[in-house]
Amino acid sequence: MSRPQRVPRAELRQAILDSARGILDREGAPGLSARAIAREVGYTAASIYNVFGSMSDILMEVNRETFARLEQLFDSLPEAGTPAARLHLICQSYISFMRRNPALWSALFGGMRQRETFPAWYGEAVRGLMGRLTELLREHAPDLDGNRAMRLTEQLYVAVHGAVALEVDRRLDILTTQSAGEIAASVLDAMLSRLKPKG
Amino acid sequence: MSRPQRVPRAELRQAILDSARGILDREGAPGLSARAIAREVGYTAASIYNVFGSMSDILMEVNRETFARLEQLFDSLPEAGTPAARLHLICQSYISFMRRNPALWSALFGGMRQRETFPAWYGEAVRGLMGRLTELLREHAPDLDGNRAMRLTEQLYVAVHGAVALEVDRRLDILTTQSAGEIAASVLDAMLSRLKPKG
DNA sequence: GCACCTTATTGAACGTTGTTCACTAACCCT
DNA sequence: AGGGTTAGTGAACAACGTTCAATAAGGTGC
Repeated sequence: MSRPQRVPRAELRQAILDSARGILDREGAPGLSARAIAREVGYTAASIYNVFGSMSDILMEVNRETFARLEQLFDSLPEAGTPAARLHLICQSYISFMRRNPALWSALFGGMRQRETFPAWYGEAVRGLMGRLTELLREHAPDLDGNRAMRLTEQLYVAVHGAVALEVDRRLDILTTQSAGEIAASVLDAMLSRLKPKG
Repeated sequence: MSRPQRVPRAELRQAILDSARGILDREGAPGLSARAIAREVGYTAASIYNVFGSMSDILMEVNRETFARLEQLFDSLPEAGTPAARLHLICQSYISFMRRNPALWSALFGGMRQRETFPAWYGEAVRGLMGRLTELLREHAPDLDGNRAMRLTEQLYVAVHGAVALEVDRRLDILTTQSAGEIAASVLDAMLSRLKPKG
């Protein structure tokens, strides 16, 4: 193997992450391997381990980027309309993003097998996403207790997670003819209708 | 390797499945391998392939048994109480079963990586489980259209799936301090309250 | 009871995977 | 130019699912 040019560490690091994301996009999780990444960035598999401690670490960094993209996505949504409508829009955007990037999503939550502990920023990232939903929920029902709004948000997120998890793995159609989007919309409606009777 | 006694095919087949289920129980999905099963049943890995076409086929048969156990579980529940109470009970039993058998559950829905098509009986098994819920839903709200009841059931199942999927992989606590049971109960309540206002 | 045939079982192999490690080549600094 | 530090490599390990030619055992026909 001809040795590649020496390159700043940070650059190689990013090249590895870009390659990993690309492979996930193109071939899905099963195609992602240390050797595959190495081939793409022009190094050998062992070199990957000079930059990252493990394959799982690479996935985690990809996930960090995915969370950032999701936050961007949420923030780029139009701020017009009723809070309920905006909640629906966020849910559909989330689902649509995951549909477009199934492997990225699998990495997010189905990632590495039973990993002992998740990094702290993981929870913060999800809470960051959910915070936007909680805000809208309280806007929709102003007299809603903050803690209860958070719990409702979490329930919504978990329910949507179920739909996306099944759809991404092409298992949703075993259960139902409904799409993840339809399911999410219905669950959200059920929750909202309870807060504001006859909204 | 000393050759084992010749044994009726069906017996070996069942021994393999029992061993597979046992390994899943004891060591979880990562411990399940052709060689591990072979070691337990006193054969070599190659022999497993005289009985089953692939590891995935073995998992599928384990799943068939798991579905059967779930149906039994549902049918063994007391038939007393309001339909709403019985719906809650079924959900909690489902969750509790999955909590006790996390690896069996992972095999059910997280099983083998992107399997092209699922066997036909898979959908039937899930529909069988959901049918019991749909019945109760219609009992709870007698003037509920059959098709709509089915769609609601599917939404409920998917939402509960989300909670269990996260909890089984120890990821639920990243999102929330609520348990899968609490989330399922809340979602179910939200659905029910919509059907029978002030029920 | 012996030979034959069929079937079950095996060991070894292939190609993968993540990961480690001693070695070496490239760069930086004096 | 020479020495030291770092980065990259090839080869190896243990595991995985899976395949296959060779072999041992069982049942059958004579």
